[in-house]
Amino acid sequence: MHSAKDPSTDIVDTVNTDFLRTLVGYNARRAALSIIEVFTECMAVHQLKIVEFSLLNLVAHNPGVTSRQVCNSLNILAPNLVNLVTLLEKRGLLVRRPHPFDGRAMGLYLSEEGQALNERAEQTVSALEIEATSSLTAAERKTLIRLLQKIYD
Amino acid sequence: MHSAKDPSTDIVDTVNTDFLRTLVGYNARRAALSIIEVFTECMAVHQLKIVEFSLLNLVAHNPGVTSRQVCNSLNILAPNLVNLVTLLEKRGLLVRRPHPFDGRAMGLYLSEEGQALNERAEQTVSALEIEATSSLTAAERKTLIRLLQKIYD
DNA sequence: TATTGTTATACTCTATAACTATA
DNA sequence: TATAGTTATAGAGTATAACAATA
Repeated sequence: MHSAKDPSTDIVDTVNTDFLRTLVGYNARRAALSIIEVFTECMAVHQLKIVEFSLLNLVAHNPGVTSRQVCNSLNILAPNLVNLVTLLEKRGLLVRRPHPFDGRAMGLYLSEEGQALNERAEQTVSALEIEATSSLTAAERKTLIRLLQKIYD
Repeated sequence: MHSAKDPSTDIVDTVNTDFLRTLVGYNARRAALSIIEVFTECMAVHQLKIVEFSLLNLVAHNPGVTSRQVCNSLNILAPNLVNLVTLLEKRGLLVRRPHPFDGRAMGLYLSEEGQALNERAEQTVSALEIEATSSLTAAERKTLIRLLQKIYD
């Protein structure tokens, strides 16, 4: 290995990334980006960004969920959620309704179109999940998810 | 479950994220963000962003590596690498030197200070790696990394 | 003609401060 | 006094197009 004071020149044949590859964070990020790339394309068919699908899906399974609860669940900051909700509402997929007894809060609900879209998107996502992780066996996929959840739960 | 045409109001006690949690991409992203948060703090001690550490570390282990090779290895776009390299060069950590026989390319090298900083940062990172994944056994960590690499390799 | 590095720039994502109305 | 939702805005990260020098 040469220092800067030793002005020789080297040619790197294949790049060595051994150290970075010993890090869970590095590998998790690389894997996430790899999968997200595939998901982004396929969600575009439904005209949904990934975060929009997450929101749609969360509301589908939690009718009446508040913005604050969505923010906590998806790790989104409140100001950044507003436009997402507004956009889905304008598309007629989602509605805001006053919370039953907390005058500050709004409950989120899907319209029938929203529910229909979510069901279609869920099917796409489930199929895609298998494809995007086709290098894993079913058992490996299960193990991987369990270990990842141990980290962030 | 209520539709938008059925204007009732619901209260969500605990948010159900079961569907999203069946997805490798969702879990990988959540885990990556969780770890990156810890790493960002600890790298700040060395005044390094995570991507800057990745660059420093890659050059440390691959003296003479070209910008293009770095871009391919770290999945960075060329225009976005330029400022990173320039910044580390201004800090006296890294130097650009002409490629031995390709007049277009520049080889990247670390100065002695750059090497020293990388060694200190590697120690921090290695210690941090254990801490950030303390919920995993050594065997689980090894399995997790192997499975993640199967996805993006 | 294709590639490396670069510049300029646009777009998206994320983060912060401050406001309102309600609790 | 604190919280939910909102607005405006700033900052970071990521992307595309075009150029000069070299292959």
